[in-house]
Amino acid sequence: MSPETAKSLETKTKLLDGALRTLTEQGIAKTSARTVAAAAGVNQALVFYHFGSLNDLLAAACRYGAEQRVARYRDRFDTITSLSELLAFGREMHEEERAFGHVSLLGQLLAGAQTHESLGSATVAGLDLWITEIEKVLDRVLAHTPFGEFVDPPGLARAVAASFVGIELYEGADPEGAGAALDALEQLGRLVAALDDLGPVAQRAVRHRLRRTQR
Amino acid sequence: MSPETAKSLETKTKLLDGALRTLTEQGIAKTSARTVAAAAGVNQALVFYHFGSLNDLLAAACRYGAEQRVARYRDRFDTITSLSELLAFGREMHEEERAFGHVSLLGQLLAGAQTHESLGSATVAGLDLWITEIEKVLDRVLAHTPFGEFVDPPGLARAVAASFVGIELYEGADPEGAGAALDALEQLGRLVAALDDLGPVAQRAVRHRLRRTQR
DNA sequence: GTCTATACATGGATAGAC
DNA sequence: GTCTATCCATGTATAGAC
Repeated sequence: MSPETAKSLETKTKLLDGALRTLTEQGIAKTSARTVAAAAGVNQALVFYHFGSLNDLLAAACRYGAEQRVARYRDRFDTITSLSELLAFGREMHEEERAFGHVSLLGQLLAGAQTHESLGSATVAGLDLWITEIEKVLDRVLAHTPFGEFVDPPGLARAVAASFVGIELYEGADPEGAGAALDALEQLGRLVAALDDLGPVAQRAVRHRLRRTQR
Repeated sequence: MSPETAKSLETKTKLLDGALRTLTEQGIAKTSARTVAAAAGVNQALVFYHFGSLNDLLAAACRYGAEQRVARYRDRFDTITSLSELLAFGREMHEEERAFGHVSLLGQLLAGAQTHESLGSATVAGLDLWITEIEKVLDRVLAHTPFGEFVDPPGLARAVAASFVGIELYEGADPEGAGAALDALEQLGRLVAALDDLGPVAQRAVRHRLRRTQR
């Protein structure tokens, strides 16, 4: 691919932004080299000149977009030490991302990845940026809870990320339903956070019970 | 639409099955009147004759598919009375559906619904068949737990359904990651089930703590 | 009523202009 | 090196054959 002249970089950036806008606003099914180029305000063939193919552009856009978003929160992620802090931050962050459709974008890409191996791995890479941050926080936060030894942060981080993607896609079709789902999860989170604050006797009882049940 | 002659019905069924196959195997982005008709083994224009448009066919296919799948489990849903039974059944059912891609199909349709209102409502209707069953089970199962009064079954049922859709989409791009996510959730479920079996003293402590925290 | 042949629109990709 | 004009493939929809 070409060395980065200023002109080239400008066009590439326009295309990356156009791709993100088109994916979030129109969905993967309506995302074509033409629609993306139109959103970017450049000639359609530049998709192929600068990125080789539409899918390669989408893959690049995914990395570009995810990196931008995660960078925005990385510092704040590091300051979280308790489950209730995590809940509050999660809600806030989610509202912000939702407004721009950044979460359902990953859903659109996962849907498109069905047929394109390369798009799949790019999306997984983008998701992994989120997962890594979530995992670090879970590690730190869960270590001090009575159930910390029974949960698997890497797996749970993936479950959280994928679940949010599903809920955001769902929101596009049923906003009230998705709202109810998010409220229920938040309620559940508060419930777990409350267990965290149990007295020592009750905590020991819980821990003991769990040890007996987990294989 | 035409009265149901045998011939017409046969073609329609072929198209419905073809639509489901194409959506699961190729994804929404590659689902066109041509690809669906090819999978169905009929002329492409019959999509428009029998269903008016591709989107109307997809909407019909969604209802048709979801009804088929949920009917398969409805009786067994009714026999579940405990959280651990629910977990075991969920895992079993999930394996079965996953094998045929029936869950990620809903994800593909949600992705496509971004631009088509009618497709969105059809997908929500299909999802609602699942949600209704899940909600009934949660109602029954959670009533007897120490935290039953603190969770919202309708919201939780929606969260569960949407989360599985997200995880299945994720599985298409990262099978190991999705496996880890599912394992972590199952572990979490067993953890909650264990709380359900706490002794009366510990249960009272938990319940008391929760009452103080929930607004 | 059912379906096929065909017209028209959109999308992907490249040869060649600047 | 950057971009546009143009070609061919794919997709949607209908007019008319059976």
